[in-house]
Amino acid sequence: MEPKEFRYLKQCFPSLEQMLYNEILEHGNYLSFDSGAYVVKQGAYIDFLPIILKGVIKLYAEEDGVEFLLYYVQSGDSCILSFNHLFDRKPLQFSAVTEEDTCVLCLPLAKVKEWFIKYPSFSRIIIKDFQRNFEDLLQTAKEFVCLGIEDRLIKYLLHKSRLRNSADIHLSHQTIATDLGTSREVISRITKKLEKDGFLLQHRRHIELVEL
Amino acid sequence: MEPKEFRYLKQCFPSLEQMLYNEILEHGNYLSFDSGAYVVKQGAYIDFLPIILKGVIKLYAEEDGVEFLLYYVQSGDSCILSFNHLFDRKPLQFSAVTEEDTCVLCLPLAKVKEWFIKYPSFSRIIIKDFQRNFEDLLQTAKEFVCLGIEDRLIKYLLHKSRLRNSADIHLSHQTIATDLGTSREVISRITKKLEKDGFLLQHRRHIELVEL
DNA sequence: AGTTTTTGGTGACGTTTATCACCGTTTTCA
DNA sequence: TGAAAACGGTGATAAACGTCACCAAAAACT
Repeated sequence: MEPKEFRYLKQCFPSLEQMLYNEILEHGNYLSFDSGAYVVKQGAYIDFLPIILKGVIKLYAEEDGVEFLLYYVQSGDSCILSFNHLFDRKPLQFSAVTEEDTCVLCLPLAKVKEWFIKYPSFSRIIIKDFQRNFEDLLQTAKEFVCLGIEDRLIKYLLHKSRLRNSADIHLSHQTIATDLGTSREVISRITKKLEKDGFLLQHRRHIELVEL
Repeated sequence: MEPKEFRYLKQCFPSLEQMLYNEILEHGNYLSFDSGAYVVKQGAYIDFLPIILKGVIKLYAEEDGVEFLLYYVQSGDSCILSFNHLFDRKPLQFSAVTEEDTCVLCLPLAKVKEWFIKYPSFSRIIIKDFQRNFEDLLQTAKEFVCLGIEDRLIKYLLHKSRLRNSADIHLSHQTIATDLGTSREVISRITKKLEKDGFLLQHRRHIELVEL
């Protein structure tokens, strides 16, 4: 493992048992992804637990040919990418795509099960992360039901802005449409309206949120 | 504890350590609910882990005045009602209503945390159940996005039918509408159409699915 | 028995959203 | 440099859905 990766590990999990660090060093596998890369694809079977050490990924679901964003997973707070394959061998029910350059630690499932019992700090992390994933998904589900596309777009833009800590969002209308599970024309019309409302400014492949 | 409740416990968790059974006997609290009762309400803080020993409950979310069904939790496969309050003190993000007479075992959170580390069989159950809850929620979210109301209604009716193992569903249009987060008129129109299509027969407060 | 509530049916209407068609501009790439 | 692809804009149209208004039958209640 690179020293850089060890630093990320320490940052993400500052208080693991020393023995667990050693085990992770021994059995963990590190992968680096450029922005926009698929980390895992819906339908695949994987035999490791992916943990985001640095970067951001978005989880996508696909159903009936429609793709849509579920929620984000990032290093720090909620960093574990998938659980549903943890104790049962099942195909993943979503895909994961990096939002920026991302460093992923992969732990073999057999070891994860072992450590889960052996190291309380480890099981605590998994459970806490699981909770956060569940909450994020629930929030998304609520928004699917209760919000129209305009409001969902606004939330999406604000989220992107917060994520990068910048008012400038470099995305095409098509990309946004895919994330929200709708079509480009719809996004074009709404951004146009939001521009007229003074909420944002449009440039080519670039939306600038206006400070309020 | 009643002998009946102990039987339910054994049925739900046939292979716990004997010591854990004893601890549950000592610290568990049993509640019985009639059909239609609220077990917990969204926004409440609870300091126990509710486990369905017998019966079925449905989880509801409420947002912007709209109520809608998330998924079912029942004794056996996925019986743990909530997780998001397990290690963090937060308000519940959904409500739980019984679908039939239901027996719930409540475990104090402090003990749950303790047992989670002490008994691998216990943590395994929690994790597995957590997984199932997540999967059910994800499935529901996908359906919110990809299916129209007609298809969601059909799935809903088939699910109800399977749940009770009967083609007769005793519900009013209003109840169904609330579950699906829509209005009664919409349900009335669709059931009418489905009746014409030969998918079901309508009676008062009672829908009969036609065998295909 | 008479009133109220619940249930279900239906027409009319407006909003939201998806889709199609077409256009001009910019970017990419061979 | 010239063709192809990506990007964004816009009008027309239709389907899906929520809402309002109103009605009649059945059930519950006093």
